[in-house]
Amino acid sequence: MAPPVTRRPVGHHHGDLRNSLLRASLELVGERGPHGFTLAEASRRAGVSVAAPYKHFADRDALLAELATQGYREQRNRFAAAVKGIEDPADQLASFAAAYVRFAAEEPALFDVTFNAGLDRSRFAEPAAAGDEVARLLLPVARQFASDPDAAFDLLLRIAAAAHGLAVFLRQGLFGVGIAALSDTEEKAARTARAILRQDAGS
Amino acid sequence: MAPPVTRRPVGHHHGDLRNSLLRASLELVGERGPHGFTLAEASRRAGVSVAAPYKHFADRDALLAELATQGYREQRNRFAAAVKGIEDPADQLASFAAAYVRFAAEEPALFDVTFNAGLDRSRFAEPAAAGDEVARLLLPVARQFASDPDAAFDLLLRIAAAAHGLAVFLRQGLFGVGIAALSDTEEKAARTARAILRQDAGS
DNA sequence: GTCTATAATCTGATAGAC
DNA sequence: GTCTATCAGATTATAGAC
Repeated sequence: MAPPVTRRPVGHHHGDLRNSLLRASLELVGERGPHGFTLAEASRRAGVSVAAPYKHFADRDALLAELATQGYREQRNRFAAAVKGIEDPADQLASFAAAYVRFAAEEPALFDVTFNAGLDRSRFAEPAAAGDEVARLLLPVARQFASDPDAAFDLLLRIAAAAHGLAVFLRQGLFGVGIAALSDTEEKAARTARAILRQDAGS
Repeated sequence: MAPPVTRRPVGHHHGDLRNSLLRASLELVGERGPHGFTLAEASRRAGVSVAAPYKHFADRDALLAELATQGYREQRNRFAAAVKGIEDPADQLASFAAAYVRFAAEEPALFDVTFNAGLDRSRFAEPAAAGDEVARLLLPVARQFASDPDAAFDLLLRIAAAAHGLAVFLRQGLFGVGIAALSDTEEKAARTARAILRQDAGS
């Protein structure tokens, strides 16, 4: 006789549908971008009906907002780790720039969803708040090169923008930048960060 | 008696539907992004049926590819104008960086479609070719700072990436960068370009 | 070249059964 | 909490009339 199989009731989920949906959605965003993401396809991949997600998320955008929040938190964790244990603030910011590129390359879906989801800011405050925490982490480092908070902001913005642009170019294979060129692109980001810092120090 | 009105036959177009469609599509891309663009809505805005575009474009992506090509050509024109008449190559590249930000701010739809349309490269070669011409325009300028072509490419890539990141942040109002901050952002891009050049000159 | 009409899909979201 | 069933709407693309 076959042993009694504890079979999950057909048509029911294993109990963590919320997280399963988030995982499936992230995978989907990675393949098609935030705008190509559909709740129906995410449901299919999670193995549930298209109605099931509505017990866990108000609607499609609410799920995307949750992913965006996760994206910013992952950024903060990665960038915190990137600067931790480094003494020289210039080295810290160079490490941050490299980590920015690495984040985009290793978590393309989270990267996309944080800056390309087109969420209504008045409706979803949580992603923006999580994004602010990323800035809050790094501004004190930039502050060591700047005479006032505005200058620190300018510095951090330019370093992050340079890393962002390189990350986008890398992701799109633009200008001959292949996907195998991750470490090259990290190095370019770090080097550009130092160039920006040197200019400020010397002016 | 009412004067004879030269009435266009109902259901027919004025004869330049192709361009009308491109214009309407560009407007639409500006509002919703390349992924939010639909041929049906573009047809509606051009005042024709949803079947009409298929006499002018093979499909939706073919129209987007045409817009992307236009975008790169507009870039080339703008950047050519930005460096023209300037002698110092450092000034030229700083002017290019500012023009890059201006292009993104003034032609957001063209900007989006060039790097965010997600077109199949193996199917559409024309946009990529038009993009290469942008690089061809600027590489000789960068070459004046670099000892070899690879170094020139690295330089141009980093300057363009910094401008790109700043343009994206500006468009999204990220990090408190408001839409009114165009000239500020242009200046940041130009300043970052000079920082990158100085580093190379001094190393 | 443009239309009407249609096919075939896909989507977001809801109601009610279990 | 999940399902089935369903609605209303949208899209791409084609066929055939004019």
